[in-house]
Amino acid sequence: MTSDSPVRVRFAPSPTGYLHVGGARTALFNWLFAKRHGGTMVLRIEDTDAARNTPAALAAIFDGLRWLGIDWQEGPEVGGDYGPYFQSQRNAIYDRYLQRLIDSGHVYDDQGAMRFRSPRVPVTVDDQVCGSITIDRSQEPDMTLRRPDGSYIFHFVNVVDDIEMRITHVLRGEDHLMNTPKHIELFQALGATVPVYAHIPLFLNQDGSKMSKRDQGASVASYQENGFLPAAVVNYLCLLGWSPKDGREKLSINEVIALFDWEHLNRSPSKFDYAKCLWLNSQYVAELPEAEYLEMAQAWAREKYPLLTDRAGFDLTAALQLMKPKLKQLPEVGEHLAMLFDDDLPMEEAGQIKVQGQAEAARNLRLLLAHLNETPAWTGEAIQASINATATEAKVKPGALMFPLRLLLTGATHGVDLLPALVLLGKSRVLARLTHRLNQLFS
RNA sequence: GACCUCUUCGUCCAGCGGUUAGGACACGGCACUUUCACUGCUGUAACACGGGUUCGAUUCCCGUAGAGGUCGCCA
Repeated sequence: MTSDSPVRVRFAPSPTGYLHVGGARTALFNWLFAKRHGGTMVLRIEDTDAARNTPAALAAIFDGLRWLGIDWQEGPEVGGDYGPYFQSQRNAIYDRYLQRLIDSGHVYDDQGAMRFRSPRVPVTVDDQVCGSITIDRSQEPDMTLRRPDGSYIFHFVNVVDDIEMRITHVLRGEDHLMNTPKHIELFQALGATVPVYAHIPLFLNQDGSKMSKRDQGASVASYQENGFLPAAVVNYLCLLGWSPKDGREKLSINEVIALFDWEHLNRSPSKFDYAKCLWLNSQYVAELPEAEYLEMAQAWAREKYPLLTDRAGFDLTAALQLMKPKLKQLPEVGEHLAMLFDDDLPMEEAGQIKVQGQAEAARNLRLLLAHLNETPAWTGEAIQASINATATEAKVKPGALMFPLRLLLTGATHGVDLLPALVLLGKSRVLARLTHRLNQLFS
């Protein structure tokens, strides 16, 4: 087909809402294909519907793509030889192409609108993902190219721009599959080479419904806001609808580029699995280099737990390092900090019930408190020794003391490694907190 | 309604005529951790249904059902 010409692909969003993960995935696959083949990625803004366009939506597209690391070699803010890259600025070009169609007799006037006279012969779409599809066009109404007010319709400008911008491969959502015969008719009427098409299946929610703005994980911005790492989101998006032959799941972007092909694109729609995306994110968080992690975690700590600045002498760095292996998402540092920092955090109810139900719990905890009070040096080893001594005296396993201790200390049933947390908090605070919550629990 | 696409564990993907149908997430168990988690091991769990073709179908063909998409002077 066009195997000898350089690959040129495009992502052509409309700035009418937010950047949907589905759109981002489409952009990503185009970008991957371009990278894989040393081609060019074009960003084209399809803003022909003046009434629906917003500057905020445009910004969301730029921000979202950049955050994910998807760049473009031609388009807004970077320029290129085939601009302008906003359709709203390309009317002269469209006028010229329309005139060509008028001259060749493909267009007629219908109450001021310009309509394309369909050849009404079957059109075959040779799709790289969906296969060869032949559509009967004989009953289809003629498409409108230009409204009476002079503004142009999507199908026409989309095709004109793909011709003008020398697009060789069109990779887009399956919602465009049935538009493709119309587009092919236009390419042919204009005497242009039809690009290679690949239509990728859409994303659905877990329940099979269409993903819309309110749904969890639907907008790219929501990942930014929730502290996801872009590399993790990109990795997850790559795996939805595509997979490498060897079944690996955690792949760097460069590994994906090296392997990406559309023979391995999936044909069926996939349901978005937020839990798996989260899991992948936790893998990336765990691998974050220390300095990078601390910088990000500190920012999230300030954002999610502003009270933090109130206490002097609190070793924030040590605390953040302690919680790193527990995090699925960076903003969770807020909850962990609350457990460490807040003396009056209400205890989890389930934990309270469990501890209150344990035989001798109050006695054992008072014993532990006494031992901790006598701990000479406040080190992990010494604290451990105190716990062991308590266990021996109370005739229980040391491990049995840990859950109640955790609850009294942090108010939670799970969290960071306990001994380092005790050390971090300091003896007097630990004792005060244990005493206080012990009284709350058994009064 | 018409047309198009799709249909393997709950979910995401492997599989492309002969497999004990594989991996990952989630879930359960065990081990490790004197706790929480991580990790390792392990368990439950799937070829939508009905016909063909074939010595043999999850895999090929035809139906049915279900899901999604498209039928604009939206993009």
